[in-house]
Amino acid sequence: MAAVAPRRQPTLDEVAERAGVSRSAASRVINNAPHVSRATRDAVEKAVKELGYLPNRTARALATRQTGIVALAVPDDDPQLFADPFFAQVIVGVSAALEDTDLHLLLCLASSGRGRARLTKLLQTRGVDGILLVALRGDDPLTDIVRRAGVPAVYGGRPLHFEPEWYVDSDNVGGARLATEHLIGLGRTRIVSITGQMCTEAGAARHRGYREAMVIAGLSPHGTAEGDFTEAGGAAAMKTLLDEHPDLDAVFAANDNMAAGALRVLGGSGRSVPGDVAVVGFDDLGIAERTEPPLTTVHQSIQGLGKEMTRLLIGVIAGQERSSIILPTRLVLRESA
Amino acid sequence: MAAVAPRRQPTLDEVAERAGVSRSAASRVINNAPHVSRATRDAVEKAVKELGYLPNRTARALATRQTGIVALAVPDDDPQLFADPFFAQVIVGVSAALEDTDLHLLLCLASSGRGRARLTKLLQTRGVDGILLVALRGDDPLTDIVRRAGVPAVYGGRPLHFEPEWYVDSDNVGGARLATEHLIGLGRTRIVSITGQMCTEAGAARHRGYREAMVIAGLSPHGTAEGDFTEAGGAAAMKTLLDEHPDLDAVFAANDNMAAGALRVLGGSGRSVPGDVAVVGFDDLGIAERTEPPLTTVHQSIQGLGKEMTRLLIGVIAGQERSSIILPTRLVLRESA
DNA sequence: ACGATGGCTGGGAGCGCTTCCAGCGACAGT
DNA sequence: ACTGTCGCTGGAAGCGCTCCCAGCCATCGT
Repeated sequence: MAAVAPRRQPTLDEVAERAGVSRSAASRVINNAPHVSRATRDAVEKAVKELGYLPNRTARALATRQTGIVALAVPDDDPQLFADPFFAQVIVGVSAALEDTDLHLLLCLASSGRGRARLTKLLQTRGVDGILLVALRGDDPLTDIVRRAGVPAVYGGRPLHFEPEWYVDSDNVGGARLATEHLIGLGRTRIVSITGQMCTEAGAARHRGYREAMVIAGLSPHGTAEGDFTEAGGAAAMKTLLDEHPDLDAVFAANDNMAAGALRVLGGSGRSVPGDVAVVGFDDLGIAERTEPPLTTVHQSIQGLGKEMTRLLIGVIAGQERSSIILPTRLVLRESA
Repeated sequence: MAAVAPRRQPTLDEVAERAGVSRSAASRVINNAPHVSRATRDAVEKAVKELGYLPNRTARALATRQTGIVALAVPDDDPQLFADPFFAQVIVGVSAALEDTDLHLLLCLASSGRGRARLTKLLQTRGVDGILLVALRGDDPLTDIVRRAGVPAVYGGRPLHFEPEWYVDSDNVGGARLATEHLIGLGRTRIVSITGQMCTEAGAARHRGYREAMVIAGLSPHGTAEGDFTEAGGAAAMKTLLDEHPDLDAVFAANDNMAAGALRVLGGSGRSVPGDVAVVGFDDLGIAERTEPPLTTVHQSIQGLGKEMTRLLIGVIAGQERSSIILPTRLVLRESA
């Protein structure tokens, strides 16, 4: 069994003394900087091992002005919303990217005024090296707070009406086109669109992709209803569309939740899927496999999003010249279309 | 509009100089320590405001030997498992408790060897003031790592075969008794139990509660099958029990997932719930409301768990004499029993 | 033989804060 | 007048690290 935790961690000075070298020399070895002789290196390494030395994070942070911590700010602390698997996926992605670095992840639930104040203070007191922001609405106060603090920031998804210097986003337009083209390829022509909130970038972009695909194919958009990315919203939108365009033969829903709602309503109206109406969704975050029938949808990797955001942020912190990233999406064929 | 972020944050020295006092005096004002005259206080506060001074977190941490950060270690980074709403709830609870402190939350996904190594290093390099551990199996290596590091630690739920110095746990035994007593009160006598893994404390405790209630009522346990806390496991256990005890009239499942599986199997076997068989679950984490019929279950507050763990940890870090906590559970009546 | 190079070294000055402590004047008690 | 208290003060020594820089010795070219 290893020794019990020492009361006090040894310091670099102690290591240096034991190794019979100066503190600077010891430091050089620890950081394996150049200009260290073989003998010095060996002596220091021996002392380190014997003492069980590990550099104090805080002291190093003070000297280097780098905390080794990146924050992930989540604009919602409503348990329901944070419980969305989306965030868990982002976190897993971020963690994966952090895995082979010395950086750690600080999680900030910052929706309430209180939470935001805490975050502001954290940034201004140089508590973190950079920050990751996801799922922001265009007018979220976080945008401003972060800009003011002058801390490197990477956005996941673009807020509407604001193009951050660095962001990672899924190819929403491309994905929506893919979905719509698939429906067109199936021979459908009376394709309607259930959109997300048009006041979000994703909502707007996915609808744009749908329209582009229609126009390119020489079709005119057959009908559109705005949902809110929830299943209930999707169901309501589907009802409206069914009233206005009873002849519709396909629907593109801007996410899977809404597609699930649409599926339910279509079933209720006696239409078969994909027989009478083909349906495709967007996201592929689990529910798509559990609908009846399973949903053909556009897959975007949220873990990938988190991972790329983190890599980008690390680059930015390191002062590298980096540019934003658009992540590809792909169509996943199941039974609904 | 407010000024742009200053290139460099002002330091305490600058504040002191501007206020015409010594750095110690300024520090005393900032930390509102005693022995500060009215004049000094005013002068410093004025300077602070004018300069927009905020103390540097890292420097303070080095001087006080307190990082102002607590870690939450999650033993699973499998996206599927971390996506469990359980963790989101814990995080929300923890965040709530942290809200009116100066502490921040560091999230560590520490299941892989790599993740564990990172955590070990974080603890040993004095990167955090304390750590919160949830959902540990008895033999999880984290237990050891944490003990060795000698960092204040609070457990959420007790690992089997190991009673941590500080933990917060739901009253699993009490909750299971409540559930079972309810079934008994309904006049059921042939009550079976679907357990979770008996190698977890929660699994064992909930089964114990069931048995105690049966014994107290003068009934003998009518049958037991071990599940694994998943819906599929619950379904399998239910099948087994139906084979062995076709006359059963009630089932206590150690969590809602398994209860949902049991419900499905019971429906498939032509039995009505709660008519032929009454079912009660445990957890009340969302699914319970969405089963058919909605599930009567034992409610435990996971947010409350996170909150209490955090409060306890803060106390322990502050050096207070604190003891572990058992959180009450309560029965939520829906339609399945 | 000479200076020029160049790897290695330790001293020391930070990083920005807290906190101990000696010292100060003012004021009360004798 | 002298001592003792007491509230307040600034100097200075940390906290544990990084990193610049002047200085040292060998080696090299001429």
